[in-house]
Amino acid sequence: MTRQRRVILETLRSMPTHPSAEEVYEVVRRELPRISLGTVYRNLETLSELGKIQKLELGGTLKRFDWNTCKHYHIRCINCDRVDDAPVNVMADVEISLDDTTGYRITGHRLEFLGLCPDCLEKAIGRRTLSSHHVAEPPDSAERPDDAPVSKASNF
Amino acid sequence: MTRQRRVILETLRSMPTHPSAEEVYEVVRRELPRISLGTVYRNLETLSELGKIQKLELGGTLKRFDWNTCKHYHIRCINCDRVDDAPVNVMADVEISLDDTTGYRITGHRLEFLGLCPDCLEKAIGRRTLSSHHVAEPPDSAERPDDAPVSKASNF
DNA sequence: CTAACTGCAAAAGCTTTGCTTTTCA
DNA sequence: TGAAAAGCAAAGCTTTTGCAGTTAG
Repeated sequence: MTRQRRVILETLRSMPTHPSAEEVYEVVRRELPRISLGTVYRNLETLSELGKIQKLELGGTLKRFDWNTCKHYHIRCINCDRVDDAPVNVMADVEISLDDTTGYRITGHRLEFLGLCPDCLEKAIGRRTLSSHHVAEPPDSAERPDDAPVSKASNF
Repeated sequence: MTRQRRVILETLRSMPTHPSAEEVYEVVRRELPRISLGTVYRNLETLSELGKIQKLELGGTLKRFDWNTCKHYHIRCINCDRVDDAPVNVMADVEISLDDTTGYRITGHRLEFLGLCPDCLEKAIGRRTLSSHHVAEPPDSAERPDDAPVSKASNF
């Protein structure tokens, strides 16, 4: 447990957001100006393996880190990429039936909610319009697309 | 709708897997040897915006693509990264309560199951051991880690 | 003392983008 | 013929890695 590792852990625990490695680096640097980004990456990885923090693989391009190692879900803004905890109970039984039907041995699941955070929502209402090209979810249609191949009907 | 775009769409629709852009490229190249990877990326993006295919942002580093545009869930092997459809009904009501409690306007959710695919499961059983450093999920403990900060108790 | 770790810089992996030429409608 | 798209290559962004020097226990 080096000084660098300790500061990284304490820094993450002080952050209410779910920061990326770069964001942790920016804050840690205030205390350890000579630390390198590589060290931050290595230690976040190590701390995650030690079970002291949690590495989050949500949508978007960046990996994020969470001092809270308990299982819980997240909610991410499709406009500004902010991430908050989702106050939803963890589903305990959702994995059970999958073992038999798929042949997989299920070990976990990840649930992420998407939406507009309060700030972006307010701005969107103010402007009465919001570009839609940020939305990551597929169209809401439950029917087969007009030109989808008939021979490969979906099970869903 | 250029020849390239048409071939890319048909190729994706012929693939039972959930290929990355690179994998689509490899197959498309058999028909259009002079196509460039950039064109594949651009067209997969365009087709996704047109709602003709779905871009998947699952865990792992690669983005994947799915000809099936209906909402459904996926199951990913933590060992070999293979992705299959998860035969689970889409949860219609899970987003409802979040609007009020979080201030977010929820627009969707993403659920991904993790586990060992049948092939990797068999190999693991054969070897009676499997390295655990591929597992992406946090430890199963529901209790507070021994040295977690008491002042920041989790809600979960 | 030595195994683990740091800082630095280079490289790797995936994706996007600028630019010129080609193609589609 | 003009707008959209292709091909090619370079750049971008995030993350990992090699190495020589440093530190913790």
